Amino acid sequence: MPELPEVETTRQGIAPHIENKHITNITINNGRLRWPVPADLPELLEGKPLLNVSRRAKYLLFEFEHGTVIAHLGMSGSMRIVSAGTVFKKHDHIDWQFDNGQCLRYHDPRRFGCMLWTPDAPEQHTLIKNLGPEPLHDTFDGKHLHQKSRTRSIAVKPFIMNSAVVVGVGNIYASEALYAAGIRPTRSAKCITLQQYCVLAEEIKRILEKSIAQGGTTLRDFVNSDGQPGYFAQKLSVYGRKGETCNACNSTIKHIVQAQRASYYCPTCQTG
DNA sequence: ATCGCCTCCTGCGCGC
DNA sequence: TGCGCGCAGGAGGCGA
Repeated sequence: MPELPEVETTRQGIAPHIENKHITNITINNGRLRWPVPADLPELLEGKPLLNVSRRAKYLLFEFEHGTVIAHLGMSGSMRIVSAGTVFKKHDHIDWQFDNGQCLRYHDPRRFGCMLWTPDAPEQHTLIKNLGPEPLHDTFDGKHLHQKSRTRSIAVKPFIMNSAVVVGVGNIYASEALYAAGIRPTRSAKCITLQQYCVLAEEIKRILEKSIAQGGTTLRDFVNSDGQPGYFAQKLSVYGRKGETCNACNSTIKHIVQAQRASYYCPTCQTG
């Protein structure tokens, strides 16, 4: 499920229910995630107020006065607010119960996600410290991509998906942004011009912002229904459209595999 | 430093 | 209806 817009939608959906509330109880139903959930998480957090929920890349950061929980949703993870006492279903891993009767529930069938604790500043954590800029921040632009790519022979699509280059560009939006910028995903990163990277950076920002705004429209449902965000309602130009026709030129959308990930592009519109 | 490949895991849709 | 197969929105870690 989660690309950056889904993670941000999750953050916006859960934060108002749990920020500045005290944790009364933590239940680790199944702590086997990508890395084991620390067994002492209950004693670390019970009785403590959750100060803030923030986000860095696709990591959700739950800030307490004595440290931070770093959580990732992996490929299939989700977090929702449920009422205290809601029975666990399959793949519900962890509950944080708060003193207002709300409960933050972590669900992850494939268990590629994580929930870790650090007593230090989260930006110093090994998972965080080498990350590139946030795509929606002013420090990310075409100049940045151009400068980072000069020695890189790798194809531009896996290049922009590398979190050391820029965070939050997942497999779907990498294909979508390259389509919008008219750039072939197989083109070597160092061969893309500054001008092309400026267009690409702007398209990455535009697509992520639009997607976050759409996620926001499902925010109300997010809390009380089955937790399905508006992912599938989004209009995608190329992703998953192998064999279908390009909206702009009627050419047939191509599907290839790059770095073990599916890529989609229009052979006519993406010649840059 | 850079790159390609492998891995973790479950669920689903497809073809037979 | 059942089964086997391939594929899935992430990303750390490895060897070369």
